[in-house]
Amino acid sequence: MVELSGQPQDILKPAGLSRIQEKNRSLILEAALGEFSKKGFSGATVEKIAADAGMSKSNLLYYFSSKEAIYNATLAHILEVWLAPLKTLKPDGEPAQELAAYIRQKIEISARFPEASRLFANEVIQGAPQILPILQTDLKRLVVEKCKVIESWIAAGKMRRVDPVHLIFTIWATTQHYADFSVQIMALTGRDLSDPAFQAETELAVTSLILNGAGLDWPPEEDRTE
Amino acid sequence: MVELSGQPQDILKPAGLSRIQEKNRSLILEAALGEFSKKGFSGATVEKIAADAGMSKSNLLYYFSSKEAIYNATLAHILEVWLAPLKTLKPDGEPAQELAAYIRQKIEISARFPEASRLFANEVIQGAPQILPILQTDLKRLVVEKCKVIESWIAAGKMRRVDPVHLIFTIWATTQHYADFSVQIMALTGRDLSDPAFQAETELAVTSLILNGAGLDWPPEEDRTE
DNA sequence: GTGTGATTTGACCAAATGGTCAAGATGCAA
DNA sequence: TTGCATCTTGACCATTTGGTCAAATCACAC
Repeated sequence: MVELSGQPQDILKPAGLSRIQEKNRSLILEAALGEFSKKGFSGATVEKIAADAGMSKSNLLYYFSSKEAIYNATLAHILEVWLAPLKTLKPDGEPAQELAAYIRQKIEISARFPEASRLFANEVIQGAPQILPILQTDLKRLVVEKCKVIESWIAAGKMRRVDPVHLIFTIWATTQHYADFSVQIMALTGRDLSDPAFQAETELAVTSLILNGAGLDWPPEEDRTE
Repeated sequence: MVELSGQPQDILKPAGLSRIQEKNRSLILEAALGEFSKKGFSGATVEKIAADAGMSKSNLLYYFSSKEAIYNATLAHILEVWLAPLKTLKPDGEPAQELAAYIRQKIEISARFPEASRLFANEVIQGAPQILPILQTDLKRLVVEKCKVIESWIAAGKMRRVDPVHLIFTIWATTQHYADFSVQIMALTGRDLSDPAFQAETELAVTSLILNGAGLDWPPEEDRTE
């Protein structure tokens, strides 16, 4: 028994995917994100994920060989979206504009994909058992690179001297906080990022705090109305 | 069978606790904090907690009637420590000093009790099923009160106009981030808050970012060396 | 020391759950 | 239509796990 094209793959999707496979994998990953982000890895059940995806548990296990495989696929699926914004920091831009754009993107993502944020937070809080290697290689490389960008801005006298890595951590912490702790935010303010007005207010508050903290003018002089 | 003093209580400890009870409850809560923070509620097992506490599962269930009871007791146990720093914000102090002191305390707690931070984060991320009522009442009251303090500083022209609640969220987010995401911090910097030098560096970076962002002078003029 | 209640434990149970498997249903190319 | 591979599922299994219980042990007041 050769079984060349039989079992669908777990994480990689090597091009050859039937329409049905494409659709079902997508349904599963969507359901899995909801469950894993809500209950954590241990709290989520394969049965519930399958039900949410509209299929039997057996069928789900036909597409992913184990619960852990679903989890890893889900993580892989969101990781790219998650790290994308940082890549857009351009050295030749003005620091205020660049950082503001970065913060805006991070908040936008927190607003649009809060479940992904919570899944990521869960994973890291519990020791990043699955994605630690990625943090140590890809993310580390990216952060080092962007720290140099910030350093260059500082060296050029364009912004106050701040530790770049702490600046990045602060941006991550604040922007993700609004997604991860949205229940607490809601309990305290009655609103969260799903409210566009609250999102705008948050973006302004966070951006102006951090940018001014970094010695940058924000909002830009010409934009101010009052 | 009256059983007046038989079963120890779950959450409340109504004074009357034998030496043995005191000690065992304490051992259990310590072990439970370790497990729950590491694995989450579902991932933790009563058996493992009992083993860590040096007793049998049956014995643990003699002290706490259920896994959920242990969890709630653990949460209650850390909650006070968790919320204490905010209470120290004094309206009559100077905003820079008060906020700096608050941030210092929060970071200190993140450094000393990272597991408590992660447990709290886990609970809130998953919807705060146990402590939502507390967030909505006690914490809300406290936050409203402290927002007024910040408002008064703004009204007195002592600091820039910032949304108080977002300022508080930013402080929570940044300080807790270093505990909750310590694995990621370690992966990226090779250090975390358990290193006193890193703690000092973090405190300076976070405090100066946020305070300057709020239009406050930090570090204070007279303290600067360079 | 003795007795009584507090403490401790191993044996045990029922439910939940991840995963297997063989059989059936379905889609599709010839 | 036919044949084959893909897809789907219910029945089933082994393990884990939260929790119960009766019996044994221990602490200590008298």
